Amino acid sequence: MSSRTSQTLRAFYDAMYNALGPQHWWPAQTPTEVIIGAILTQNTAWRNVERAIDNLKRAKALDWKRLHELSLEELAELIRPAGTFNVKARRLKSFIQWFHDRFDLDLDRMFEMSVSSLREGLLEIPGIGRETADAILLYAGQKPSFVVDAYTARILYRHHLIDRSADYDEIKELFESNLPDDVKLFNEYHALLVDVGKKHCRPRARCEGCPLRRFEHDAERED
DNA sequence: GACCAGGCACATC
DNA sequence: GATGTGCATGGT
Repeated sequence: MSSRTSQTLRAFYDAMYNALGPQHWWPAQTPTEVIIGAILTQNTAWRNVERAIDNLKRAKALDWKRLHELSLEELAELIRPAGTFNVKARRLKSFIQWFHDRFDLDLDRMFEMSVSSLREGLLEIPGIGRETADAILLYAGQKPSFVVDAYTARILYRHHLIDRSADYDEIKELFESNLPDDVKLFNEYHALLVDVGKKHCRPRARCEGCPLRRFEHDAERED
């Protein structure tokens, strides 16, 4: 745990955290909101997810039993502002059905499972991919499951910590095997990478002001 | 009007 | 197994 990679990953974290501070991702929200948000935010700006969640709140549908009762069409209409609403209504429904059948809509029961078997279970649900599964585990279940996304891959690639062919699980493993199993750390780390990625590590690089600028990198490297 | 956003499934090669 | 495409709203 004191390899060069571990030290680098820790140094990245410290640099980002010192520059940007805590990100407060899903701070005061209930696990229910987090799970729904994790599905709704797929390829979608967070602002639009909030609108959809507000609709659910106003319809008093932010509740697993009510969600289970809603028709696919009613659900789709409520989450419309989040975009791709027909797809996401199906995905929410497939999660709810699974959650109902396996855990009787009881979050505590679901999160009693081991991280690895719960992750496997979530990945069997159509509409829950690796990033969404990890976001549910980490941000709703407070489990130490590192969340990887496109920004994470691009930042690590440009800093020569991974090669172009690295896939999701490989990148996830890089973090998990080189950092302590710390939920708070994983939570902030992913959120910080997203912020840095958005501001500084888009396809057209703008490294000015980037907290990771002082580390060796190649800003022109496209993925 | 193009491009993007806290992805995923499915088709095709 | 790699690559391309549809899904769809709202902000810049």
